[in-house]
Amino acid sequence: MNLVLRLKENLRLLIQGCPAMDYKQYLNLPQTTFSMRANSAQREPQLQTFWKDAQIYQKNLSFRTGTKFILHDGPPYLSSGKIHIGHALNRVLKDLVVKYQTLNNHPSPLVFGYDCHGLPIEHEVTKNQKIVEDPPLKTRQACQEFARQNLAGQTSNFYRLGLMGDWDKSYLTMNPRYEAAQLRVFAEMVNKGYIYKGLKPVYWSIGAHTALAEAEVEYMDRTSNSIYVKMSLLESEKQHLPEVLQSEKISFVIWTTTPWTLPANLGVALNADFTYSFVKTTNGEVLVVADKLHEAVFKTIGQETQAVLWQTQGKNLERLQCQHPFYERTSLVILGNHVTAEAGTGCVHTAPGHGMEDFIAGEKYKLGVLSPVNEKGIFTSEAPGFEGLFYEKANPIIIDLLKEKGKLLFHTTFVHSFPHCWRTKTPLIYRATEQWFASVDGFRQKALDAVKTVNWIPSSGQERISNMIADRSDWCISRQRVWGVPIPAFYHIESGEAILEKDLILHVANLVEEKGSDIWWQLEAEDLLPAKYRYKDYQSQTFRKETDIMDVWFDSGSSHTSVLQVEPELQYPADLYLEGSDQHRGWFQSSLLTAIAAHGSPPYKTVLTHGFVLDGQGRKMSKSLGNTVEPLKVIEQYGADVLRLWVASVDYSSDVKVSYDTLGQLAEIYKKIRNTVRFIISNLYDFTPDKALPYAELSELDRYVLHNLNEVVGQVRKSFDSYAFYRFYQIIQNFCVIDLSNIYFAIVKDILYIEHPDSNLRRSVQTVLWEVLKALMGMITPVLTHLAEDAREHLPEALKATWPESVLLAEYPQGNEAWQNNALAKKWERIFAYRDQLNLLLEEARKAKELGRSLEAKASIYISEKDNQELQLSAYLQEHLDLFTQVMMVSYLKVENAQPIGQLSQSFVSIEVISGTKCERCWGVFEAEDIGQDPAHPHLCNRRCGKIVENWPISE
RNA sequence: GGGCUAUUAGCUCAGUUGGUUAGAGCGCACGCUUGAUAAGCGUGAGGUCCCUGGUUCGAGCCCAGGAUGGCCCA
Repeated sequence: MNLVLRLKENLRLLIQGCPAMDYKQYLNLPQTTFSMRANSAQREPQLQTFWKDAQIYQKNLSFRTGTKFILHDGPPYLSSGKIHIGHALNRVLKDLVVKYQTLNNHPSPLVFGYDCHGLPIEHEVTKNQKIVEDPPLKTRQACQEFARQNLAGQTSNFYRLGLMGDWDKSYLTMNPRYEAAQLRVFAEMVNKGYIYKGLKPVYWSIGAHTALAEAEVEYMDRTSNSIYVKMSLLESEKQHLPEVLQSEKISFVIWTTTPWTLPANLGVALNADFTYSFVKTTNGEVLVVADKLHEAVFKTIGQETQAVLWQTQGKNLERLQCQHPFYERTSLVILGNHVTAEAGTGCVHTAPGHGMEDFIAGEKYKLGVLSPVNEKGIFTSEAPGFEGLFYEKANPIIIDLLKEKGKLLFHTTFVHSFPHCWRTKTPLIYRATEQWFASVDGFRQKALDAVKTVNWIPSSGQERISNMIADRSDWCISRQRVWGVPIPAFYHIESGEAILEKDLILHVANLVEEKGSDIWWQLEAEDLLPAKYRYKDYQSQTFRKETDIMDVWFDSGSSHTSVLQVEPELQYPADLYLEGSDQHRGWFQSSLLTAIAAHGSPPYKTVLTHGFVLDGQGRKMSKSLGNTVEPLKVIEQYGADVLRLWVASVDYSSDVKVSYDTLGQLAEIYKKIRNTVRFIISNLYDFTPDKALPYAELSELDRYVLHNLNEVVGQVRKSFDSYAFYRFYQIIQNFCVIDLSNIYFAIVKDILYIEHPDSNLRRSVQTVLWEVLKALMGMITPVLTHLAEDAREHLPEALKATWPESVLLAEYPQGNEAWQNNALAKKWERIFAYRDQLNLLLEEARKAKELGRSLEAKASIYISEKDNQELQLSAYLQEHLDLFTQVMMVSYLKVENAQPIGQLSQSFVSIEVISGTKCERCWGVFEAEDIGQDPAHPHLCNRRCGKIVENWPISE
């Protein structure tokens, strides 16, 4: 821009009798093509393509010699085509494990999985259809298409995270081979007698003649009855009660809004801890209600209290027998924690066939399940007196009957929110229907024993899953849906007898393996059955197929067989399952139960769980709150590596927080690490491995750095071995910031730039930088894979040649025990303590505007003679004064022993500002006698620069 | 309501078997540098260790109760 100015300057220098020299040419300034900014949006996809094209995953499996490490991927559900931050957390954690294990010579084949079947997809596909009864095959096809679309979306999302695994194949729970293997697991459970048919209440739509799932329920207002009914205690039961009650007529008061369920009443549930009052009314009878509700109930039903004759806790009334209000049978008093004091009387009408809570409470007391209503809502012969009646029509009749029998205390109607069918808009009922169950009792103890042999991380997982397995009831495997794997049972039409046999299932499994599970809906029962059923003893039209499909948890739960035992590169059991803590109830459990039932052993050796992702305030993320963090947005803005660094930075053993603020900070750390790598690469532009100095010839500072490096590598390995990635993050951050950037780089910059390129001083530093670079790139590879690969590609050719084709094919750094030198480290920590003191003084001087750069100062260290150890250090410092001048980053350093002065018995540091001349090359400030003595270089220091420039290699 | 779990600077984490004034990095503020430069260095200010009680000579740590968040059930 200003040639004139430049000419003027040259002229000025000429006049001074001094040639204008651009000393930059005589410096070893850093050179590199490795950019400071990552440009992740473009660069990361390129690197991912490179890994894929170069088949890095396959190569890793082919040459590693150690034992395999099998991480079995839990399949995310294909209800959406976009991954959320929780998916990202999970898959990146898996990736950290798999990459570390592989680099550590334990090849880790990883087959990604996806969960394809199930109600949410079927619901999504059918929710806009007006027609209730769609041909199953048509629905199934739509579901499959929907799942495939989402599969494509999720796969490309996951791919963008830079995960290592088999991108050429995934396991899909809707693959015929998978479904067949799943059926074989089921066959084994059937063979062992663990599968049985039983009754269970489900939401039932009278309008649609079908069971509904929770998601298909709509709540609408409806007018219901509200009745208070007496459940009278049997006379013979009074012997268990105190004297005062012996001559009384005693009834528990129940409240219900569904009179029609009374024919199915089998019990009265109380809360064990509530106090129950036996209240004598002015009518002369005794009514039992929860004490807390006594007043309210009596007010409602219009009874007057004469006296409370007795009070006791619910648990003392367990197993008393009552008379059914209109049938000649008894109802048992049971305890259940679903009994609350929020409404009713504290005594709950219990009909296990018509309520989920009733069913669970009744199970414990073996009340049985009575469900005398058919699929159209008509009473069956199991409800004598109401047979053939539509259930709602029975309500007034039952109320009249209660009145007649003297059991009705009060009746009214009211409007409340009530579940309705999402399609037909009819009110729903709970109705017990036949379902297939896995009898957990059959293998509960085995499962509990197996839990103890598994390594749970964190260890609380063991208790969590143990409690769940110990408490859980039998596993209901049936679902009245079509998008899933069929339960391969047949019914003999004439007898209604269900046929579920191992051989039959295996036969169906083979068909499914060949044609897919659609075959179940495509063929008639006769054609699905093996030949012997068709031609020998049976005639056509003798059998019908089961219409239920399996619970999706059975799908994914059998992956230990469908995947681990099927894919040749995998093996059973897996070394590791790694999922969110919600999977204790889900996949961990369904996998364990099916594996124990089918194979008798747990499917995993170790189970690692992580918490949930919450927003920056620790709140649950939800679209309605608008506090979600979108992984794709994060990747777009900061890159996958920053997201990966976030995963590595948090302690995931409990819930983790994330916000765009946090990610912004992580982006800064990423840059710091990147720049650390960049600084090293740029200062190795003229270095080749053969120029490395042997350890013995390295300066002490350089050896100290190698000592630190060895420690860091050891600690990092330890953190990976224990899955404590956040420790890795802290260690690497501190190493880059403090050990390298703040201290080492700051000091050795001077050597790297200024010393003669071939000098031992400089080669010593470069030798160490090369070691640091190799280790650092290796250590970060599992986490910042893109960064490491990018760095490798920008290494100077001679150095690049020493690396494998990809950082993912390298060995994880081992460290070097020969570098460990604790005595040296201790000594240097003391030296740096002096440097800290010096910094304080320099800062004071800067505040006083006396100096800017530290090279404008002269420092003196006075070592106290009182301290023997410090005296040794003093001798050492004096011996290597040049090195320590550089360490202190001043132009002059003096080290002296000092007599303690008065109170001052400790060593101390002092500085003074040099009034001298700045060397044009090294920028040190020198007193007159130390600079410009060589007439050829009037602006250079005598100590170094003049000589170095004289001997500068001419090739430049 | 039950099972499991978490809570230490604005953020991410340390904090030995209870033992001086609770640490680190980032971020922030101020300054320096301009030969790592959309970089780098230095200094500094930030803490009711969730709360309340208890044990103890002494509690971030041990005990009891509670609050708030989270997962899974009911």
